[in-house]
Amino acid sequence: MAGHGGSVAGSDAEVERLLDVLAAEGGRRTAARRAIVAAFVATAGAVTADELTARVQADAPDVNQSTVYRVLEALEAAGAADRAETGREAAAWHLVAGDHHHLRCSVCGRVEEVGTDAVAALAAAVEAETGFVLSDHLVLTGRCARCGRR
Amino acid sequence: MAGHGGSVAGSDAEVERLLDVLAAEGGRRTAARRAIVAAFVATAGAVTADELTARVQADAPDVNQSTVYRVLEALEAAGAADRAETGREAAAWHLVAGDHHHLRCSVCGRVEEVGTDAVAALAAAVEAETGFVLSDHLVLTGRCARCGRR
DNA sequence: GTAATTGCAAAGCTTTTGCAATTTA
DNA sequence: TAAATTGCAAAAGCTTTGCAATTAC
Repeated sequence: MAGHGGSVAGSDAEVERLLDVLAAEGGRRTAARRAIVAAFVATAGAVTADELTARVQADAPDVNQSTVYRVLEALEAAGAADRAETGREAAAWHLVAGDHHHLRCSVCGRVEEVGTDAVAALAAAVEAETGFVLSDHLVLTGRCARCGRR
Repeated sequence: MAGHGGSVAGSDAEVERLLDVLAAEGGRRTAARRAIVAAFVATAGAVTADELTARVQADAPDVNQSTVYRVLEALEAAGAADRAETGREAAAWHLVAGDHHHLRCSVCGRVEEVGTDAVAALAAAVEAETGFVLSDHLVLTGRCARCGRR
């Protein structure tokens, strides 16, 4: 494999891009940040801060969880990551990609994905009505097909 | 005023209705539940468990916060109340009314309301696509008009 | 050199839970 | 009397924060 520690082609560039995003706001390129961002990029979908910390520490055991939280917060502030509150459990973090949203069942807790298409019209309506620009990663709550309505 | 402790005309009936809802699931009518439900009904919009506890304790100082949490949970399970996670802060609880949703700005934290009309089409699309029935009280995140997009 | 970043540990906050005592049906 | 409910206190879980040491610029 090219790159360091099992990275995938293309990922390195994405990691650097995100470090650039942080650097653009006065941030610095540190080993910890690179490890965290790399682990984040290597993640398919959403992760909790806890899961991400575990993945980071698999490669870089010295990186502390509080640093993970701080980097996630910095990415969020820069608009590169989204924190999706899921309710009872820890927040789910995504890199901003904008291709799906989440549906969380308030009965069984299961989380499904739904494409952005269904939400696009809503986003337009909300923006027209209120000027509010919806996130690329919403968490919509309700009852899943299995748990039914009541 | 009619009724006990500054209640408003019509509210008493609503309080009893909610106690009925709980009773229908095997619940019992207790003084604590009546105080909590009354305070909840007397609240215009959303409250946190903490705020609700304060209001309850203004009239009934002996009611414990854990009881407030348990009643909210029971109302949620009965479909009479909705817990809306707002992100950093405590969850916002609503009686199910179904006339609006919330928009939370991830930059400034401000929460706006938006009517159900804008969401109705989304709800239909999501249900058609996934069988998922959206909640009557969603919390949609994004950036408000003031904070703009980035 | 200066400001940002980090690790560590501790604190903060909301929410949940165990249990004995009390109350409702 | 049996089951549900309550208060109290403690625990749990996620996230944030103070601070001194380190590191990037």
